[in-house]
Amino acid sequence: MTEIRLYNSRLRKKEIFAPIEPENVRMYVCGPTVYDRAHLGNARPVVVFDVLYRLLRHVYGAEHVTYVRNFTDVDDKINARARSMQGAGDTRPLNAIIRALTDATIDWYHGDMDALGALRPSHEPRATEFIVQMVAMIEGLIARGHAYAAEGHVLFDVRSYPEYGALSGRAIDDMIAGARVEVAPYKRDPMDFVLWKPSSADEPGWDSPWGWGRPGWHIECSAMSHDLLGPSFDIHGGGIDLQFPHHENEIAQSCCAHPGAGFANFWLHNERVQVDGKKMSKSLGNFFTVRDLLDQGWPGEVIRFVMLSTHYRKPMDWTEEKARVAEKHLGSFWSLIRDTKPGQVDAAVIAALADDLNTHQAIAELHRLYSEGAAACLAATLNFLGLQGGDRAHRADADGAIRDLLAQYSDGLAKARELAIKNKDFTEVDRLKRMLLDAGAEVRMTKEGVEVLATQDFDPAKLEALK
RNA sequence: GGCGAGUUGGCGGAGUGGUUACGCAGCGGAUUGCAAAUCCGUGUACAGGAGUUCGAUUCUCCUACUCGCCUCCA
Repeated sequence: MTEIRLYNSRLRKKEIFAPIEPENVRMYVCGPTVYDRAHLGNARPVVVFDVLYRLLRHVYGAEHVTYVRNFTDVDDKINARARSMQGAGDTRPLNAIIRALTDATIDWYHGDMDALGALRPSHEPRATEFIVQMVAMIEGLIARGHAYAAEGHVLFDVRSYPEYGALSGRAIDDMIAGARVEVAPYKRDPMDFVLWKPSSADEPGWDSPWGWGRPGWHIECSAMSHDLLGPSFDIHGGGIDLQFPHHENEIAQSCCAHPGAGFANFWLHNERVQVDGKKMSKSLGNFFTVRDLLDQGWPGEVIRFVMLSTHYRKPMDWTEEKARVAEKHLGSFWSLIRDTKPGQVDAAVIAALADDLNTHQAIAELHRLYSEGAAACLAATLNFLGLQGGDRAHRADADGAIRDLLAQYSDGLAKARELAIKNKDFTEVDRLKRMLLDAGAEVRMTKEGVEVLATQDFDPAKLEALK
């Protein structure tokens, strides 16, 4: 069996991955808060952990891997967005707006991530469907002396958990010295974080032992991972920016609620997406969405390829130059595998991924397969990596009418060229070629003959108009 | 202020205690009516300093710089 090695940020080193139960490998990844289109930064963990999911399925068998990624559909950002919609004239009740907003955002998210070639996880729980489990977990934490109720809130007592700060390598006192934590009168310690907080009458809320309210941000992941994967599981993933405080708080909650279980064995964190060397973030306003890029005409596979060309633990700069290069490579690969039946997935690619998801090395192997002309292997491997190109690569083949049409033109062009070589007059050849290029076709002329192919921009109507 | 990550050839970007990354661009050539595409050839880089070592880009320490987290953000 392939030995997988992963960098465990909990221990800050690469470790051999050994699942708790090889017949049920379990992974939890923090998903999006659903109030807006996913931006490119949201997409990176999706692609990174999709590659890991595919690798795990390959090694342990597709039916032996459970992958959970949540939707955070209760959150103050969502409430704020809904209120601003009310302010803009939306007359529906706040909760109706929120339901519509979160539903729509989840649909967008699915569409955009599907376009990036990401497989759907085994479970995609919505936080609001797990309130009962969250309340139960909070009650347990209070009973064990790790949390306390105060003024309608329930707070986690960080001083009750000596390991607090271990994941991110921080000491509580150092963080307080940073003096940027919210100090609320009802907190015993400034670092204590909210498990439950009161809601106003029109805000989303649920009855609880502490009154009408809603959960804090962190408890949902602890409750959902426990419910769907059990008290201990193999991999917990997410963006590096979630390491603190979110993951630190998850560990504190889960380990205190289920002492001895261990929670997640491996913690994996992907680095951020940058734009021009700066972090991409909503507060800086330099972000763009996956949908923006798709609408600009970049195929999802190109975005995915660019993502995979940088190792997940390094910051990735998005540039159009990279996208152009990626598109060129994929175009070459796809043209080689046209009409090819996929064979075996390349072993060197699996080995590269097994070494802490060295996707860049995997791409280097794709170039090797391409230069070797190993079409069947390349096809299978591209498919495995989620870079199969969908219908685009096969458009000319899929559409017989287009193929027949272009065959006519290629015959005509070949005849004209034959004549031109004799007469030394290429004006007609150049005119035909120009016309085909303008209509989005690709023209290849070699000694052997003329070949006309449809690119994804090919437009038969345009060709007719130019005739 | 605390914590962490990084600094590789023109560019992107892996990796390694001593031997070619890979890709893009460039250059030279083949081929071509011209192009495109393709093919062949071509690049000896690892922030600076000190140390360990027979030998360091790779290990250790220091310095500089960049970036991130500590506050909503993936």
